[in-house]
Amino acid sequence: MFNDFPLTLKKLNLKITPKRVAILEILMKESVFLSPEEIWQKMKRQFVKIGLPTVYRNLEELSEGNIISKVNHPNRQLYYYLCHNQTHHHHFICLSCRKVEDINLCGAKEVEEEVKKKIKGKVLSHILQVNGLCKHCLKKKTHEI
Amino acid sequence: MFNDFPLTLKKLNLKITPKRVAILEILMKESVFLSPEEIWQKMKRQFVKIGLPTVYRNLEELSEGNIISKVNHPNRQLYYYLCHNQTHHHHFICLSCRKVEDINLCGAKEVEEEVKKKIKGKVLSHILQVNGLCKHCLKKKTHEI
DNA sequence: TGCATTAATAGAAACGATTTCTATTTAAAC
DNA sequence: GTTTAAATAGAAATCGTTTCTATTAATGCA
Repeated sequence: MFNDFPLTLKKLNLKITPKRVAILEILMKESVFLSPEEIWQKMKRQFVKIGLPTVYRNLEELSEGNIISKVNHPNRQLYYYLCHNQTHHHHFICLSCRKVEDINLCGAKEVEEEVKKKIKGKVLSHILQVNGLCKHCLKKKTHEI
Repeated sequence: MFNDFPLTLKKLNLKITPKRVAILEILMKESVFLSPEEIWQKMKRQFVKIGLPTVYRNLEELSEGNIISKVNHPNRQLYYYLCHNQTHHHHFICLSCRKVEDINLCGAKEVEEEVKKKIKGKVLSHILQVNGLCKHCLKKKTHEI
């Protein structure tokens, strides 16, 4: 899937524009989550004309299409990352270096079961995210967050 | 605990001001999450002089002290609620009527175990929240979110 | 290949939730 | 009471994010 960005975009009924592809390429290379502003800075190296709203818009569209994921950051700003793992799972994010690591465990099935049984409601989405410091950042003397 | 707000505030080393108590009383009465603005509107009924920044500041302090909880809302705005249940658990939030219901199940222990084992990092916090429609809102023809 | 259609974009501008700032007031300790 | 440090009001600023409009580009089809 992630070796063919044009196909990925086509499936989402999004036109294949150089900028969309570039955003995916940028996120593909990173093992850390990035802010729209940071992605924009990287885009400016490749494109003479590139607006920040374009970056915001595309990130939102790609996120809607479940190609990329949003981070729930304590500072409440937007961050995105592209996760190669296509099976359902969740993430550990390092608040210091921003590395995203998979958590191949999800109590979500049980939770959805419980929600259906007890709450009798409909689940639209769920968040399971662990925030902390990765092993490398843990070794450092100071942990800037 | 929640029958003695002054004591609760004292434990957090926060001065017992009428406005802090009022914020807790307002949240105590509600079964739904509220925005700072909404809480401010309710405060204005009781106080002639009451600034929105005061509401924001106090909500943040109370949240820091784990007396109240933040909602991770898809619209990325701030919402708070006071949960009576003191044991560790998580929540189902109805995106339509904003009702908060307890989920007495948390895969967090397993998750923390996995994080420690595999990721060897330090967990600072975690989010487990289920978003959806409660049984009452599910019955309605239209679901305004 | 060229044309028509529709989506995507740039750039400027607006937006608005949240935070900051400073002078004033208030809680609490003694 | 007096003192001290925290809390507050009110105005203002901040700044991440979104909206708006004219222009450009991608796509589908002749």
